[in-house]
Amino acid sequence: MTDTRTKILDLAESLTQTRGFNGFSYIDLAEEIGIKTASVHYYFKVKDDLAAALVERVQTTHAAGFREIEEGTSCPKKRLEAVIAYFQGYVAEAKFCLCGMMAAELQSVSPRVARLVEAYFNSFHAWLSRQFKEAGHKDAKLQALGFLSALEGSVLLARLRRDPKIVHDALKGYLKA
Amino acid sequence: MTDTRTKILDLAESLTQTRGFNGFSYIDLAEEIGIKTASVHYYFKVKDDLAAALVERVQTTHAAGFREIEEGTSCPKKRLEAVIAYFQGYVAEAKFCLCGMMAAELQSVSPRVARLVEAYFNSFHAWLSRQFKEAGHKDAKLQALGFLSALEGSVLLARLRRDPKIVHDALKGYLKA
DNA sequence: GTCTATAGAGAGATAGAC
DNA sequence: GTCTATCTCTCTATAGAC
Repeated sequence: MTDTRTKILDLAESLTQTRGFNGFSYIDLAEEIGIKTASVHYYFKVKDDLAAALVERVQTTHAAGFREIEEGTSCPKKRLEAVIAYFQGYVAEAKFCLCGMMAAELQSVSPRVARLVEAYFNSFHAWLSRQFKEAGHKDAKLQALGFLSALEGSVLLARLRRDPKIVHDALKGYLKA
Repeated sequence: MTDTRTKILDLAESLTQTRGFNGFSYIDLAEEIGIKTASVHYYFKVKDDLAAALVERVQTTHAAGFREIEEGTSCPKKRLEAVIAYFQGYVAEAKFCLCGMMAAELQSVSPRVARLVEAYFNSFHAWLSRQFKEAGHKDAKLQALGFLSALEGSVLLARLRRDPKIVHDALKGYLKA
């Protein structure tokens, strides 16, 4: 009994993560959900509005997820493990990170969406930096940058090889000590 | 005086790296080069042929580049620096890695192209593993996986922030010792 | 090898009825 | 809020002349 708007966002998110934002159309959304394209336009007047809504929703969802992880475990390295497990979930579904995808297709999205994607990664980087700082690293920001880079890249490679374990392997170096 | 086929490949490569393979059309290619779309179809009958040709050309080019690097410097860590510098060149042009882009848009390319992309990353990983082995690492394959992941991810982030230095920062950990 | 011309499908988007 | 209907444009692709 999820509402239409949520159904659209869910499906659009999934299609963006698999085919890319330019890899699906309003017809794909309408047909799968069982509505007409005019109805999709009712919720998202132009496709760019849909892109913006997708990034904003992921930003919100992940911010809440980070808070949950912080409350659930006190060990910063265990928190990083939780993040890894979450992104391995993408690989298991043959998906890439939504904002990573938008970042890849950067020149084909509007400046407005590009700014939202930038904001997402800034928040993510800041959160990771806090974890490395808590873990006692002097170069926490640099560690966080390396972790975030390897996370995005490894999800790409892991999906290509259909092996979620690759994400964990690629990030092993950041978990010891 | 480059031939038409090369002009098409050069432009298609650049457009794939900036907008994604689904982010441009035969019209974009034809107009920029100053020919008609029918001529593009003469060289690449269907768009999937173009995708395959792009990945195969990058595979060949990079294989030659790796050989050059090996001949040019005997220090494996210096070789990795050369790779980093090369990928920073992408960021300076606001581009992503071509095969990284194809890997992102994986579900929208043919199985044939997906296999070529996989082969590209397998070769890249194998070459990196040799460098880490030469540098005396026992876990060379794992190091290479971390390096490759961070390389791809950092190019994504560096372009987003318009700062090529980010690639080097993200990979610092792999260069010392 | 490049062109004109065009087919045929699919895209994003809108007006207006219900 | 969802629909029918439609507009306009763009896309991939092909046939056939030059």
